[in-house]
Amino acid sequence: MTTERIRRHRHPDATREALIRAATELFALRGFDGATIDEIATKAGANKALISYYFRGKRGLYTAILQSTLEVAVARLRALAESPRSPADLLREFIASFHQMATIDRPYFPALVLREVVTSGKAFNDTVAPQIIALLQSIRAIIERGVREGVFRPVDPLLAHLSIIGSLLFFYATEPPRRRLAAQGRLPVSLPSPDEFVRHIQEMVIRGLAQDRSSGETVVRDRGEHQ
Amino acid sequence: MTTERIRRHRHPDATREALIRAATELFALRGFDGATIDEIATKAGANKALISYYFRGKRGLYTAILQSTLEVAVARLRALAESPRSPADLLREFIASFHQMATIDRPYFPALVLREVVTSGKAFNDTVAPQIIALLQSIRAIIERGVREGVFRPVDPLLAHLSIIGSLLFFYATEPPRRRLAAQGRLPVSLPSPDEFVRHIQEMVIRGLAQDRSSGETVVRDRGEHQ
DNA sequence: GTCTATAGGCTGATAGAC
DNA sequence: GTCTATCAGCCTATAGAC
Repeated sequence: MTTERIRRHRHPDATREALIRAATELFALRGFDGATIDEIATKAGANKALISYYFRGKRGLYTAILQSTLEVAVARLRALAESPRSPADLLREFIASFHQMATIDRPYFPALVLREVVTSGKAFNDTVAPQIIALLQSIRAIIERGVREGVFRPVDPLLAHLSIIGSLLFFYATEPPRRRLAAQGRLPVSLPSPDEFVRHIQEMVIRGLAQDRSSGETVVRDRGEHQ
Repeated sequence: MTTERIRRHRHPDATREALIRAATELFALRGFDGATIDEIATKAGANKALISYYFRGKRGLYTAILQSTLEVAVARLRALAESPRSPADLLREFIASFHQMATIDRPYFPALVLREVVTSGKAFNDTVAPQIIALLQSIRAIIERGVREGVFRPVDPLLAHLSIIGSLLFFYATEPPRRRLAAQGRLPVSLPSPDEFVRHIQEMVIRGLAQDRSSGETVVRDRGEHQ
C-alpha cells in the first residue's frame, strides 16, 4: 500500500487542489511573473512537472485560478442583485459578503484581482473582463433601482461601482502589509478590526448615495412620529 | 559635432530622464518582474548598460522612481494639511490635486503605488512605508480636525484614509483597461469623464463623513442667514 | 500520477573598447 | 557617457522512466 494510493483514495484531486491553493497565495503575493513554478510546487508538496500535467503550464494554472475565483464572486452578487429587498440593504449585504469572501472563503481574491486589473495581462480579455462586467451589471442594477425608488441620489452607476469596489479591493489587498507595519509598531494609529471596516464602508456608501432629505418629491415624512 | 555632444549640451541628464520616463510606464504597466531592462532601454532610446551606469541596476532604477514619485505626493498633501481652510474644502482639494497628479503630472503613479503596496516587495519597508505613513498622517490631521469641529462624524481616521485613497488609486490605476474595453464597445455603460469622477468621489467622501444635521451639540447655525 | 534529468530561452549585469 | 559582446543564472517546459 503506497502513499500515492492512500492519497488518491482519500481525495481524487488532492495534488491538483494543493497546487491551486499554493499558487493562489503566491500569485496574489508576488504576481504572475514573480511567482515561480518551483516555489509553487514546493509549497504544494508536489512535483513541478505536475503543473504542466494538470494545467498545461504556469499560465493555465493562473487562468484556472482567476476564472474560478471570479465565478464565485459573480454568482454571489448576481443572486443578491435579483433580491427584492431594499437597495440600501442589498449594498450593505454585498459589502458584508465581500468581507466574508475576502477574509474566510478566498483570502487571496482581492490581491489577485487587483493585480490582474492593473496589469490587464493576457488573461484579461477573455477571462477577466466578462466577469468584471458581470459584477458591474449587478451593482448597477441595485444602484439604478435605488435611484428610481428615490432613496439614492442620481449617480452614475459606473462611478458608484468603482468607488465601492475600489475601496473594498484596496482595503483587503493591503491588509497583510498593514498588519506587518502594525506589528513592527510603525503605524501611528491603532489597527481597526475588519468588522469595523465593514461598518465603516457600509456607512460611507449608504450616506454617500443617499438622496438628500426633503429635497425630492418622493420623500415625504421627515419629522413624522412613526417611520 | 556628434549626436552625443548635441544631446548633452541641450540637457545634462537627458538619457537618465528618458530611462526614468520609460521605466515608470513599463513598471506601472507590467510590474517590476514583468518589465525587462531590454524593453526599458529600447523605449528610452538608450543602451541597456546605462541602467547600471546611472542606477546601479534594475532595482535601483525602480526604487529611484518610487521614491521621487511618493516624495512629490507627500509634499503636496502635507502643505494642504497645514492649511487653515475648512476640512471639507481640504478633502475636496486633495481629491482634485490627486486627479491632477494622476492624469497630468505623473500618469503612472497610481498603478505603480498600488502594485507596490499589494506586493510589499523589497522596496516597501525602507522607501514606501514611511511615505505611506506620512500620507496617512496628513489625511488624519484633516479628518481629526473635522471631527473636532463637529463637521465630520466621529470616524476612524485610518478607515477614512483607506476608503478615500483606495477609491482614488483604484480608479486611476484601472483607467487604461477601462478605456480599452470602452473602445471595443464591451462596456454596457458610458465612460464618465475624469472630471465627473472627481466630483463623484468628492461628494461620496464629504457626504459619507458629514455629521448628521441637528444631532450634534457643536452645530448651531443651521438656518442662519449669513455664514 | 509522479518523478528525474535536461533542454532551451531569456534575463540582468558587466568588462572593456570607443 | 555610450556601446558591443558575453556570461552566468534562473526559469519554464517536457521527454521518458517508474
